[in-house]
Amino acid sequence: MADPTETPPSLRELTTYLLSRTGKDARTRLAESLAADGLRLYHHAALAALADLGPHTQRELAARLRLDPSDLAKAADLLAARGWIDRTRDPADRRRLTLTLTAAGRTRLAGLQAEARALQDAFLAPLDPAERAVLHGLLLRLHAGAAPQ
Amino acid sequence: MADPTETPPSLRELTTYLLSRTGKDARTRLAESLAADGLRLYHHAALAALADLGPHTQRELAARLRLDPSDLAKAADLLAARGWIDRTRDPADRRRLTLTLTAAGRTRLAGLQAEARALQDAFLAPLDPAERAVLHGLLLRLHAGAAPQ
DNA sequence: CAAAACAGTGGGTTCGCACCCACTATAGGG
DNA sequence: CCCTATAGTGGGTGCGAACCCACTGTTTTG
Repeated sequence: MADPTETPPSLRELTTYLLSRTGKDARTRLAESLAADGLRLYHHAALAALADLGPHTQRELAARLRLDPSDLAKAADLLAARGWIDRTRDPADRRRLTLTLTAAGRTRLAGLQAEARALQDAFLAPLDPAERAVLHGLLLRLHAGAAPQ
Repeated sequence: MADPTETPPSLRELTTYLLSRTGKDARTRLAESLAADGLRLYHHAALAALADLGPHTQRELAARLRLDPSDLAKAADLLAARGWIDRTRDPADRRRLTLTLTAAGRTRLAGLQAEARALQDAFLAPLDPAERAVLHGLLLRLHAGAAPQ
């Protein structure tokens, strides 16, 4: 009855292994859903940051998303081309471009969030709502602890 | 007091986002520790599978680790070169190579497990032992639910 | 015993991610 | 003003993951 794809017990015992594996699965599913529209995870993240925290310059947004400023510029190209953000030259410092979410961007973000939630519901299906809340809380603390670098 | 690297709240609300991000952090740390010895995560996984579940043919091991058989062949090259596995031609079916852990391989695996546990202790530092156990249990169930594909 | 199937392997490709540099336009300090 | 620093950008690089094909040797099947 040995499942030929069973994970070796000594790996299953490592919480970090499970975290890495389930996290990768989750990431892959999110990425696939976005890829259908030619988007990457950081496009979603960029829209979310602009919606939650207001306009950013490109450098600010790059720092927040831990992206290279050069890579963020390319991402912003796409978001602007789709009409989801405005890129306006800061009159006070004409080197800076201020990125602002448009109404269309807000709408698209709502759609992306809905897709992400639907995927999440499927992914977390083995857990009941209380367990999901516990998991979320624990991950939040790990996230806060690990993020500082 | 707005932290310029704070994660946007609407992403922090997504459990799958947190899972993906913390999982990636955990994976990166494990990978870096292995890289110091020229190893990848799948080398550790291969040794663990052979230790826990006994000898495998290359195809069996590739299926278990969800690796391409061609890639597993390259990984097995390295493990054999370091003396951690034996590759013996199966006399009953001379197409097959049976991979078996050597004593040296078992020793190396013990070292890798110890390193992984040490990293894990650091990574899970924000959680107390009871919380770690809860997290582990929840992830195990997600892992079991997600693995079937 | 010929044909089809299969194990392993060498040599690729593609893709996403993370960098990095050179260059421009602009700002700001002495 | 000149000099240095900074914002954005175009065009790269290197790496690892994942995949894929062609080929050899071996087994199985009709």
